[in-house]
Amino acid sequence: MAEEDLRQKRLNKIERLREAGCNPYPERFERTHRLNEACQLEEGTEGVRIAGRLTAFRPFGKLSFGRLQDIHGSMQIAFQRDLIGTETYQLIKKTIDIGDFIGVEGEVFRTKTGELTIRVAHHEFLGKSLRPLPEKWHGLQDRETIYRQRYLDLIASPESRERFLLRTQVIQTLRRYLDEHGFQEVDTPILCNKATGALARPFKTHHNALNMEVFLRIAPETYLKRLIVAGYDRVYEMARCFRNEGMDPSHLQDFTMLEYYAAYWNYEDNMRFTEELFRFMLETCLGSLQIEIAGETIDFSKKWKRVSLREGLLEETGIDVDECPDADALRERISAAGIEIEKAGTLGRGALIDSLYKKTVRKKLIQPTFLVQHPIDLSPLARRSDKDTNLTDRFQLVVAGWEIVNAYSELVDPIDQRNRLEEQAALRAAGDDEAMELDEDYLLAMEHGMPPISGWGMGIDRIVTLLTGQDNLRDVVPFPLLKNL
RNA sequence: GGGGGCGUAGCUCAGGGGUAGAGCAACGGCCUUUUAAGCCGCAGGUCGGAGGUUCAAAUCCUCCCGCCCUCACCA
Repeated sequence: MAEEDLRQKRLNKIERLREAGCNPYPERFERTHRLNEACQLEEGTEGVRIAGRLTAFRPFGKLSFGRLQDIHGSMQIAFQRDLIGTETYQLIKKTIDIGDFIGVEGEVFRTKTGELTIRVAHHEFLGKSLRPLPEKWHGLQDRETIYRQRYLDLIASPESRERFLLRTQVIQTLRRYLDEHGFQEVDTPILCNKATGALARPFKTHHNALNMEVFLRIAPETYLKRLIVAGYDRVYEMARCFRNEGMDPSHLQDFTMLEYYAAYWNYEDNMRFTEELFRFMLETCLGSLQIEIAGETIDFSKKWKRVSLREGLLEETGIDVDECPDADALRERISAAGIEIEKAGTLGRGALIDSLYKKTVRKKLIQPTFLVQHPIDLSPLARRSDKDTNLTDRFQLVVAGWEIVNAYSELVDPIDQRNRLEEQAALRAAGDDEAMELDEDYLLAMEHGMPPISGWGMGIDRIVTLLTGQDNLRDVVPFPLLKNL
């Protein structure tokens, strides 16, 4: 009721403004500067017109200070009774509220405390608010409100503004780097017939006009590779993807993945490119190759470690997967080592290796590490290694125990691909609903011929989470999905 | 889905069986240099919801809703 009371008082102010001939919701306002530009101006500059949300108001009898703010910056404004007249001054004091959008025109001056300020000659209400803002120095603390009403968090928290601006900058920087290295940005379908390109459960929906079941993509991979068939030699997509799996601090169902594909590269070329790309991104966005995460300095400047899945497991668990030629042998070794893996009995050898890795090795990989050479049955779209046909030429970049990048030399042999997808289809038929579907349309494209390719995918939300020192993806996604109230 | 924590004024938080509290914001005043402005005054609550125990419940119990953490599931 108190809030409703407050709202009513503000509605009354709107009426009062209308009676005084002021439109509380005008059509436009001509600015001469943005706030972050205006606060760089010379003292004495006249006719400066700025606009923003009023986030503070400190009235005195004949002089009032306010602050206009937007995502990029803020600037102080001052209303002087003797300049704008008693009537106007009183109307402002009676009708203005913290939270209102205001436009002002005036001269830049310096206050006694030395702050550049606009001395308001004219002002306009640009958007009256009806609701109060969060409290001014603790800001918004309630996680639920932060997520449900992110706009309040962004208004109240400079850290949050910085974090989301950095997200944008990271994405821009990645685009720029790829653009400058001959990649074409493309868009491929989000709604599609088959959910492929990764091992994950998709979201299903229904297409009314075509009366068919469609899926939200889990990865853009097979479409991007079709474009390589078409003659593109380097493509990328900033791809929103959807996976109908569990939700936790490092998994969201709706997330952003950057994928690129480069013809004529292998995964070694791709690792080199990845290091250069990261160096550029970190220097551009952070000005440093070292970042602090949970009290640890992560150093991207040194040569990144390379660890094969086999080496990592051997070191951490003492288990040599090469000595376990099949799932049964490996299962025995795992239980002999006293390690428990859920549903171990139902997993194949590759899946066991993967579970074992996630359970023991991954969280120990703090410094940037290329984890290489994954079992072939976990990588149905990756090229079989020439050196060991049970392995793929694949790498993941792991930082702070989080998988950030996944990449490989792509499988371009249509016959091998068909066999591998048939194996997946068999798993699927046996009840594994994350196994990949046989995708004839993709095989048809492959059979028209593909060059050597190396592809790459990075979780944008994850890298931004790390770079901003957060530990939950939701803190770098403006509006994470929550339950209905 | 299991386990744990949390939910009190618009916001930030106290209070943990005995009359519902503070600061900020709001509202009425004073104030020409504030920036967490200051001072005086005033108002604001179905204590997440529904049951129960009790002479008495924000407080104890049960269920439900929401959020967070964790485990499980999972690129």
